[in-house]
Amino acid sequence: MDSQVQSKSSTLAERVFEQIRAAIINGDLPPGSKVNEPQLSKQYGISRGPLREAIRRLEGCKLVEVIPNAGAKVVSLNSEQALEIYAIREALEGLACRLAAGRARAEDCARLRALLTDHERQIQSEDGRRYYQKEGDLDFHYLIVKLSGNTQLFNLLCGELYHLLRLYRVQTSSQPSRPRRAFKEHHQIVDALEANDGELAELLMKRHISSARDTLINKINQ
Amino acid sequence: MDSQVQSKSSTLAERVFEQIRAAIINGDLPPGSKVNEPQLSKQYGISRGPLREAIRRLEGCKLVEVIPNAGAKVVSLNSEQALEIYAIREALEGLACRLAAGRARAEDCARLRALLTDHERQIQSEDGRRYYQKEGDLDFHYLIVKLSGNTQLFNLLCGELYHLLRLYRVQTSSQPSRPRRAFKEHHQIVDALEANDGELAELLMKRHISSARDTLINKINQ
DNA sequence: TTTCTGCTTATTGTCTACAATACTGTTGAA
DNA sequence: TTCAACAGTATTGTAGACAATAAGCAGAAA
Repeated sequence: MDSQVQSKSSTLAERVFEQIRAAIINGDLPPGSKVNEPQLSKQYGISRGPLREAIRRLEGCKLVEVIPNAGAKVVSLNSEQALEIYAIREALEGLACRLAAGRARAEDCARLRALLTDHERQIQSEDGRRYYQKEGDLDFHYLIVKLSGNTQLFNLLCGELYHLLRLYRVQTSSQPSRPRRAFKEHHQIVDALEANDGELAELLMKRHISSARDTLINKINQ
Repeated sequence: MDSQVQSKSSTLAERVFEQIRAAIINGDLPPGSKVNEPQLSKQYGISRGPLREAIRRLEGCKLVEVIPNAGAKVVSLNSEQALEIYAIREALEGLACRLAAGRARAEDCARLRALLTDHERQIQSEDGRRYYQKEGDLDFHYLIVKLSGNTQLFNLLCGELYHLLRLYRVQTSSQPSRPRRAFKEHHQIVDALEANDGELAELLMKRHISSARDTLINKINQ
């Protein structure tokens, strides 16, 4: 009865694809839940044709799993799979950082600094707890990957892998929270970028993500 | 009028998805070509419903591009994008190799050696030119990625990225061909795996892929 | 000759209806 | 009581028909 955002894409299948994807990474469609065609087609006010196309596209994005004659369900990531993705992120964002160091201009670094300063204000005003929660971390990584100039890498990290990790966070309700440390690490990374030191930038980014992964492991084990 | 393989999947959409994907990476549907729904639905003997679902899934896999009201066309990779993917592969297969070194048992290494010996026979009998062409290279990389134990990494490298690179090769009709050198590099990698030297294995694999990338660059520039 | 307009045609987008399959609950017998 | 067979229901899979958009072409006017 809701979801009337009408995101202006011309075809219903496309619109509904985006809406369902948003619903998944927002947690409105929790991982493991069944995707009921008649229900959703009613909810979005469309017939089952375009809806099924949207589901098929989500299947291609690995966000839902389709079992023949039994319907689709939102994929569910266990902690092991999440850690696997962290390992991939470590390698890829390290690469992105190294590439970015070779291409970052002064204005790019200034932009990153401004972003960090802005975040710092938030940290001080809110005791640091919301640095991650407000996607500030994401913005930072997002910008660096974009700076790398590798479009395929950008699509992979900020598309598929990002959605999968979001899914896991929704599922476990876990918010990574080590703001002050992350903040310091971010500044070190920009230092390396400014110095055009690709190797160091890669090393620091890998270590940064690795420690985020360690935080996750601790949460899992506790 | 052909393509009656009937790969036993229960739904038409699934079967046709696999068939079209195969057609794309085989070159039967060349990059940039339009995907005509009435024609394909006739060719595969199905209605447009399941066919469109298959196309939508291919869109999710990034193998086709769908333009609203104008249909789908097979994606076309330019050399820049191919090189971008090589950079990603370098990072990820390096990671895979490092992980594999920490998990490879004696029997795994023996398996790899056997594979290489088998390939060597082919090299000697066919003057080396077909080492790559017979997917021997792929087998080797495939096994190592599997050995890494990281399922997400496996899906990414041997699924999505593999298909995209195959697409590029089909498009440019280029067969990487530096068999003897690759063969030697492969053996060095197994040496490192046997010694459980993750760092070295990673370095060698990265260098291996990097030189494959250099070969590609040379081909592009010539 | 060129360009613009309008028509024709092909293709895509969507819906509805029907067939096939899986699930659920009930009844009956061991 | 428990298990199994069965019927009924809900959901998925597929097909065909119709609507909407885009593309190509012919003809008329400048």
